[in-house]
Amino acid sequence: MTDERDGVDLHVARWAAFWKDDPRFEPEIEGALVRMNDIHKWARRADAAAFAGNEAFTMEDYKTLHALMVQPHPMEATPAQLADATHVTRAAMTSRLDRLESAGLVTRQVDPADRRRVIVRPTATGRAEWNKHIFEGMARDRQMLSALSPDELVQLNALLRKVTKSIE
Amino acid sequence: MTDERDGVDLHVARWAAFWKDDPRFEPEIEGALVRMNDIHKWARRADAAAFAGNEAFTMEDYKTLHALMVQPHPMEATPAQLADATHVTRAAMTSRLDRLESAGLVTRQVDPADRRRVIVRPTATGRAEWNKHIFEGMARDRQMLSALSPDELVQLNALLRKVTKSIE
DNA sequence: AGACAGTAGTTCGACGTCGAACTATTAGCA
DNA sequence: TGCTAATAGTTCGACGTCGAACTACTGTCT
Repeated sequence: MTDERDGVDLHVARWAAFWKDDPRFEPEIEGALVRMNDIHKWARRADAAAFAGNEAFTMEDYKTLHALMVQPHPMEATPAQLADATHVTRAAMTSRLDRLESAGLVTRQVDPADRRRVIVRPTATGRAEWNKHIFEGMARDRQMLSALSPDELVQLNALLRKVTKSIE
Repeated sequence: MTDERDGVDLHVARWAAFWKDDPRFEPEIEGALVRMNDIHKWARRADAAAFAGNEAFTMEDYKTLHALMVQPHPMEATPAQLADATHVTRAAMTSRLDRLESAGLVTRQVDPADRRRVIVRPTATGRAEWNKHIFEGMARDRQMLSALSPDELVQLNALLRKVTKSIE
C-alpha cells in the first residue's frame, strides 16, 4: 500500500511525536476517527451549500421531510418517530414541524385513537419539494466517494458495519 | 463475508425498495455515509456525556485547548489557526477564547510584530486541565473501535485516506 | 507620502438545538 | 371509581454557531 499521505497523516504524526512511546495513543484509531469526522463535515457543508440560496426551505426542513418519506409506514409518522430518525430532540422536531406546517409541506392531525399523539403527513407540495432535492443529494454523495471502486466500497461498509454493530 | 446486518442495512433496504431499479441510488454509497454519520454522532454523544457534569468547562473548551496544545508551534497559536484546526468560524473562536481566558486557562497577547494578530497561549492551569481529559478521550475512542483488529484498522484508514485525499 | 486593497480579530443579530418544565392524555392499580 | 405513574407533544430560556458588518492594522502601488 503506497498511498500518499493526506492531511490527517500529518496531524497524526505531529500528535504521535507529542506522546512518543505512550501506548495509550494509537495512530490508527485517531486517524480513522479524524478522517470520518472530516468526511462528515465535508458532506454537511456540501449539503448546506446546496440549500444556501433557497430561502424558506432549509436543509433541516429537507431532512425532516426525508425522514417522513422513508418511514416504515410511509407518508405517516409521529413527531417522536421523526425525532428518533433524525437524531434530534422532540423539542427540536416541534420547531421543525412548525416551519414545515406553516410552509404547507406537511399536515399535523391529532390521532383520534390516542389523543396525546399527533400524526404528521406530507402534502402534495411537500412530496414534490422532496423529489426536487433527493437525487441531487445522492449525486453529491456519489461524487464525494468517487475515489473508491465498487469493491472498495463493499470493503469499507464491511468494516464500518462491524463498528456500528458493536455500538448500536 | 457472512457478517450479520446492522440497523443501517435495514434502513438501506427499505430505501432501496423505494426506488427499485433506479440506478441513481447506490446502496453501498448511502450505507457508508450513514454508518460514518452514526459513528460520528455516537462519538460526539460519548464525549458530551463525559463533560456533562463539569460545570464551566465544556467539550468545546476542551477541544479548543486541545487544538492549542497540538499546534505545529506548540503552546502558541492565533485565533485564526485555532478556528481552522477546529473547523469553526473565527467568530465562534472569539467567544470560545473569551470563556477560556476568563476561566484562566489561556492568555491573549497582541503580537508586537504585527499588531493585528493575537497570540494565544495556555496557562499552567490550562495545561493541567487538558491533561486531565486527554487520555480519557483516547480510551473512549479505543473502546468505540474495539470491534476492529489492528489489521482492519489499517485497511479502514487506507480506504478513508483515499476519500479524504480526493476532497481536501 | 497617500490612497486602497487585503488581513486579523471582534461584535452583532439570527438560527437551530438542547434540557427542563409544563399541559394534556392514557394506562395501571388499589 | 379515584389516585398515580407514564407518555406525547409543546413551550421556554440558555447556549454555540454562523454570516455579515465593523474596527484596526499592514502591505503595495503610484
